[in-house]
Amino acid sequence: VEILYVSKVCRNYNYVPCRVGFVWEEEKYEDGIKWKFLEHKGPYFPPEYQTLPDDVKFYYNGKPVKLSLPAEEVALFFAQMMDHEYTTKEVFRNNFFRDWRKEMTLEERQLIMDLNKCDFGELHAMHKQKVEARKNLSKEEKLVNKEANQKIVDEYGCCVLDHHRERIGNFKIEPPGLFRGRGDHPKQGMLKKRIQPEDVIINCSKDSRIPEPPAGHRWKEVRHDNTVTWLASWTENVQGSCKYVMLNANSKLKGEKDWEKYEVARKLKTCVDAIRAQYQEDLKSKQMGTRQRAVALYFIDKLALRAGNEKEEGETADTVGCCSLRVEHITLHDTLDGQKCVVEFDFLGKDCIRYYNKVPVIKRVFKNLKLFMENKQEGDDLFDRLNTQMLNKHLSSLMPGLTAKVFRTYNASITLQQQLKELRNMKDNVAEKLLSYNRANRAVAILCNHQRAPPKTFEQSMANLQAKIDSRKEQLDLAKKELKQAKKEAKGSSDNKLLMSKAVQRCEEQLLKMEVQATDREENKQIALSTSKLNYLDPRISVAWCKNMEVQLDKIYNKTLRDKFAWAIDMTEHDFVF
DNA sequence: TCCCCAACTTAGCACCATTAGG
DNA sequence: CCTAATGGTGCTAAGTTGGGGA
Repeated sequence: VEILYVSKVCRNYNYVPCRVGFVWEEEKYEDGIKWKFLEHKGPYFPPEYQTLPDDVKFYYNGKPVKLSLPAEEVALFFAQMMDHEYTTKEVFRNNFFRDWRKEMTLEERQLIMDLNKCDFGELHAMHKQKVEARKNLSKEEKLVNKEANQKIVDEYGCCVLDHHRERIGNFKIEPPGLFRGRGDHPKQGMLKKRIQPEDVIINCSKDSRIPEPPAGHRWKEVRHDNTVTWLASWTENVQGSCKYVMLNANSKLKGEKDWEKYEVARKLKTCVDAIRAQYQEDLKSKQMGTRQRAVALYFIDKLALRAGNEKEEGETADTVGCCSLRVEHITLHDTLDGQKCVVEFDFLGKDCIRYYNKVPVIKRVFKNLKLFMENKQEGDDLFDRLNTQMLNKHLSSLMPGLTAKVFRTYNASITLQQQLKELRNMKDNVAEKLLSYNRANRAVAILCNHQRAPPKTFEQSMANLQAKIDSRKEQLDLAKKELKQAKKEAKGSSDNKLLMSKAVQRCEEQLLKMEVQATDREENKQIALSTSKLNYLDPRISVAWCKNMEVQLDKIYNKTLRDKFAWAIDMTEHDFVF
């Protein structure tokens, strides 16, 4: 019997799916319970380290040294990264060398004292050769690999959660290697150790088949906690944080959570005016803390800044969000470029992505900022009477479920909806409609500061495209001339002329398509659209747009996104309003 | 009240498979 | 049909949030 997926999501919307077979009525669990039955095979472990072939040698101070297995494995991690800028950085090298020496035998440690005297050349060459060989595999060999991988996915990549077979998101244990933090990370280059089954906690239901640990091993623990969604977890040694094996985004559990997130954001829409009025009022408060909260909220709402938790100094790169802004991150301009009360932001945010923005603000915010900056110096918190807990506590009192990040979701989604409405033109062809969609998406990405490194081949590929446009233009001119000539001289059959005018038309269409593509690509040089599409934009806005504009959904959502947003695709009609 | 941690979402990058175009 | 470019996918780091304990 086919069991259909009818989630709480759908039922809340009185959605009735087309019935193929028996429809399972989901139970609604009491608060905090995530599942009643969970069965899986445990995580998949990376292969054990294989020692180097005899002809590949490591040299210290010009002399070949046969390293012990653990030391050799870590040496290879470094050798594999030698084309990367990381390995030239002082911090990276120092951290690596310190941790590498910990893996050495006493003898090795006494010999190998200086990283600069280490020659990983042969190890590096071997690695490059392996990469090359993998690239040059025949079609058949690649297919064999693909099938082997699929087998692993089938066995370890799926689980049964309640009545559904679900895909797992990350069922593979992270292989050992050198830690690659983002930006100026004080721990970059440290050894990320190999995870053993003895490090792994398994979570599943009591009445399921408990996963077998790999031969000769045992699990750290097997627990049956149905108030959490993870299937396995371990503690990572570099930062000491927990890592989890969790479900794929297309699972029912994740889908419902996602839907809930957007419903909270939609609820904010109904009370955002009142909340804005409230913080405008709070800007005048006698309490310094309240004023700071109001200014922070103004930034979070207007600029979609992140909450900004405090971070432990020296443990991570120096990045900030709203509440953790320091005085050096903003500059106040009474007037700038003809605008009054301009705040210039310049700081590193999540993933060390730079946030740079000059924003005119209302007078009262500007005056408060001046006040907050008085008698402070570089390194001092801008909001010294505020943190994220206080902010979120206040927000949840204004609306149940409201936190700082809801503003990002709300402002992203509402911006997309507004932009799509403004750019809407039914007369556009599909390419132009898609350009409009991307531009709306881009407005959101800019708001949320979702950046990317310009693709390495960007200039070249832009030039290539331009060359193609130019040659197509010439071709079009030629085709037009020929057609004109033929008409003038009344030569050639009418069939032929029809053919010629068709060719002109096709040429024009292709040219337009390429020009639109060039515009889109240029505008998108440093902007990442995917993050907002995946995490901030209520998919129902996009699904409804497609229906209204008569654009195929797969033009804007790939397979992964269509799977993730299956709930939205199912329930959304053309008249959906965020 | 503060602090810390568990649990979960959000993030950019590297690499790979697919596909458009020559 | 082959190659280069591109979009898709996997990976894992880096955030947010809420709750529990000192």
